[in-house]
Amino acid sequence: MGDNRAKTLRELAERLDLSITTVSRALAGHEQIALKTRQRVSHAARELGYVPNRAARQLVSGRSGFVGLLMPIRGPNFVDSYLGEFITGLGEGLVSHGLDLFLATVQQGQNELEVLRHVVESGRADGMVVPRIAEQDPRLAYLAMQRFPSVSHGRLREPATPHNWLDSDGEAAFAEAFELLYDHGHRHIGLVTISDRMTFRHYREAGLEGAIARKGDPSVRLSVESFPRFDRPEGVAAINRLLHRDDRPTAMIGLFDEIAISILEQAARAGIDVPNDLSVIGFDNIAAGAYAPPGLTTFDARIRSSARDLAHMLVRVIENPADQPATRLVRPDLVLRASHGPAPRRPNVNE
Amino acid sequence: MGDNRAKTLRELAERLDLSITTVSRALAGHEQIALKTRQRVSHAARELGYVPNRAARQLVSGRSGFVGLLMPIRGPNFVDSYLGEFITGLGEGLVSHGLDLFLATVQQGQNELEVLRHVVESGRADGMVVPRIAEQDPRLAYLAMQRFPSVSHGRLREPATPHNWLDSDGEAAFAEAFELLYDHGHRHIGLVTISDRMTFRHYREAGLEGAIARKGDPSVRLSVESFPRFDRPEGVAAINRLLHRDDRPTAMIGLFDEIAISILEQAARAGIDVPNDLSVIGFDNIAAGAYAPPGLTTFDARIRSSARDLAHMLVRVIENPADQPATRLVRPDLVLRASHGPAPRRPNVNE
DNA sequence: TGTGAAATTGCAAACGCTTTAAATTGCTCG
DNA sequence: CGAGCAATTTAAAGCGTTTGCAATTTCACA
Repeated sequence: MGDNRAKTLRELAERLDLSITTVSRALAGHEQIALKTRQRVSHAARELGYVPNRAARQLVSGRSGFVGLLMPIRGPNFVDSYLGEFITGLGEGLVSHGLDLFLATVQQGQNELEVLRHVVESGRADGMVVPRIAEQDPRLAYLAMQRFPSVSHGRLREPATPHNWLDSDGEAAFAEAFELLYDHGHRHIGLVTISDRMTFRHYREAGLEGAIARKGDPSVRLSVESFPRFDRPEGVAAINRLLHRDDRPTAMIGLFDEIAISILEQAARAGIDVPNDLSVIGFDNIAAGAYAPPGLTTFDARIRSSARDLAHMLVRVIENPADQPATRLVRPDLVLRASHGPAPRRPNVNE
Repeated sequence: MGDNRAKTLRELAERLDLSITTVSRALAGHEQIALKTRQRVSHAARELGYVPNRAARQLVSGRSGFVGLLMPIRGPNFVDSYLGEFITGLGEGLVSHGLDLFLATVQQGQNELEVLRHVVESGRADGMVVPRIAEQDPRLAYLAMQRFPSVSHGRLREPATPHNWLDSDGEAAFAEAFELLYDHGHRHIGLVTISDRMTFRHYREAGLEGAIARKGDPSVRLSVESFPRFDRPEGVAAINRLLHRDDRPTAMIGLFDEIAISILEQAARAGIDVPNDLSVIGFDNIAAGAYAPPGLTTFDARIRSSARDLAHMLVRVIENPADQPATRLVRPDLVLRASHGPAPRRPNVNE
């Protein structure tokens, strides 16, 4: 490694006996610079290890080369189970466009919207990825108002302004889950869901309810319990309320895998055999689901490839801000494992 | 939200009828600006929603406000199982210092060192987190040469220059694993390890071998199989070579949980009962280990809190570049689950 | 009311790059 | 051989901050 590296454009220009302007243009590949010069410059740049300063470039171009991901920090025991996959997919999708991903970490108690505002207005990002969409999400309202490039993972139900989103089709998946259970003879379904106003919850619930309505079989019943999303004890309590009813459902659906796995655990504790006494279905296909006995039947939300697509969508928005908003619904794959089966012959009766 | 926001220092200064200099200093809290002025300025800044431009600030201060994490993209099916926790911990540790984390994604086939060089020399980061340390790691050599603030997750064995690192004490953990197994009567231990020259592998192997040597019991045997780290079929083959020996070990240790879980799976396929016929111990404590039957006994590497510490270390290095290199060895916690037990009475003999 | 020192504020340069507008060079052709 | 034009290169401004140094204001005190 030669140690007389060229740190700045000026140094590089001096050694080449050219002006800064010419060198800048040559490196950018402008046609107006003679081909011979362009080659000479880029050769020297490589030779002298020249790397352009990002801050300077950003200051004039207005582009940072970063895409931000809003990431609230949860309590000590909560890590989004698919964060690793999501980030990997985003990174994968961005790297080919020369963009880097950064995490706009939101501390507990800190205002997420305020963090977003700072990121956007300080120019730290050219675009934002907004996960976990809530009804009336103020982050999306802000981004729309600012006309700032963004794509959300998840969608609004009734957006005031159309926005760019990619979402998994929870509606279709939960309808499919019902069909699967119905075909196995289940007529009493339990759903364990959250009480937070996240839109993905709505779609999944609507998918289930819609499928039931469409079936038109009056013998079908749906029992629902819910709990605040990050309150684990309350979640376990909600599960057990369903599990210990006199008319326990023959099948239970967890809004997502963490819930479904908890159902498996609580059922095991209560001596309820899955799948013989109870069928369980989840959503997400997190790694643990494959191992949680007897193996969770669930839907694969394809986080990594969705995140990759999401990155590509965002790049398009950044490059063509005036385009129509793009949307993409990803159909999750049913992953058949061993936690579902035929409904028990007679309705369960505790005691 | 007033819509006549002050986007730049100049706009803010004009409305306050002060010079840019004074406003800048007031916001930075310089004593030399009258307290009354400072209050007036910061009040107006809040009122007008002024957010300083990061690029401009960076250009003059030389600091980006970012910390980078080198992240190679693996093949489509490999996601570091603890990436989510690691990133969460880093974010958590950095946010209180006003730093953001960004991911320097390295595409497959791309040269990691080259990416690092670009990140460092383009000024995109004030410090780097370097995970997965290999023997003679060229990334650390480069960072040392550049005197660029960095902390590695993992350590070199014989560093040419001392470096800042945080590592889990694999040596102690694997010694403890041996003690546990020895106390349960195991005398023939199988180790499934990788063939790559990562230093964590060395420490864990040395911990195991050292404990065996220290025990001084000639009846103890160690059988080792290894495979290239990301070659899953080869990993399964390595496991099965040990599992199907005539003199199968009574206990097997996986270099990390993914391996240990594969051992559980392969043992189950071969009808070998864990823990009655075979004890299995892993390292890392990934989520799936708790569910993989019968529940993996392993060591908790405390990824999240380690990552938080690592962030704090890096912040110190950034702020006091001249300080002595800091190092921190984290003792992993033994997590006792159900995959270990007393050695079977007589040595196993297949067929 | 004038003086000097302390307190407060401002000017201007610099950070490293991109870009507009203008200058220079090289060529073609009458 | 020089006008005219295209090809190539350059000077200079500007992006939004921070900061060394200088200028201005304030105020106690004579």
